[in-house]
Amino acid sequence: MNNALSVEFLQQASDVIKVLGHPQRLKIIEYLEKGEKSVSQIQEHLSVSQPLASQYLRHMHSRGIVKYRREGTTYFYSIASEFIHKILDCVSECQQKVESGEWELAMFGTE
Amino acid sequence: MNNALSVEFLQQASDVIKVLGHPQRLKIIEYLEKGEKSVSQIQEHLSVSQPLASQYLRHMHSRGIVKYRREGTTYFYSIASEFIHKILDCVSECQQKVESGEWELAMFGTE
DNA sequence: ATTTTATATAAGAAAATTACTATATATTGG
DNA sequence: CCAATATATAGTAATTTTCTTATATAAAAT
Repeated sequence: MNNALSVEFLQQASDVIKVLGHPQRLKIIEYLEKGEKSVSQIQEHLSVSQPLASQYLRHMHSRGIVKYRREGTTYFYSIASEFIHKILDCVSECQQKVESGEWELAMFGTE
Repeated sequence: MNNALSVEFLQQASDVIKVLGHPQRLKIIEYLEKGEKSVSQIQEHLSVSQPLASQYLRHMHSRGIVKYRREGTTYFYSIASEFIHKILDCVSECQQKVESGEWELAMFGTE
């Protein structure tokens, strides 16, 4: 439980975590948890332009977070890494704790 | 397990996750898991300047991630949020999976 | 072949983050 | 009161991220 993180893993982990530290990208990941989705589906789900959706996906793909399968002109994206599933589960659990009142998210003081 | 994240929580979660998507800040959190630490301890642990360490901490404090206790001129910081403990546990578990060879972190393709 | 559809890529402007230098504050010891 | 210590804060330059607009590619349909 309390294994120290190696410097290398810590660097790599923060690189991946960083990708999720963005509401739209986190929303994509959450959406993809339901199964693979095409770019246009993702685009609609987020209400963003096509190039921006595509850019998010390329960004995440370059980091091994998502993968795709091509069918004609359609690209179906899905989650590529167990790591991501795990973190999303964790975030989801946290939301439940907060919703149930077990935890509070006192994380929004004034800067 | 598959409760949809609310838009609000998703925004808040990504704000917090973002803070951890930074090697030095993640390293601070990991360090604080061992117990409260003074600014100078943290500063030494990271090998950064005093103002930078202080800035990291202020940054995390403003987001409810860490809290402090003061004793004379010394400030002892510690983790303030269960959310953070949980995510760090998750990251730590992931490292173990990777180290044991159960998972690979295929998360570093060339951009 | 031409048009349409679905998506990728490129280039740049705007915004945000990061880290540095300098300075301020507040407590303790003499 | 004065100096030393521990930390905070301000201001700013450099870098990175984000988003937009314009264009390219590739398969499918006509």
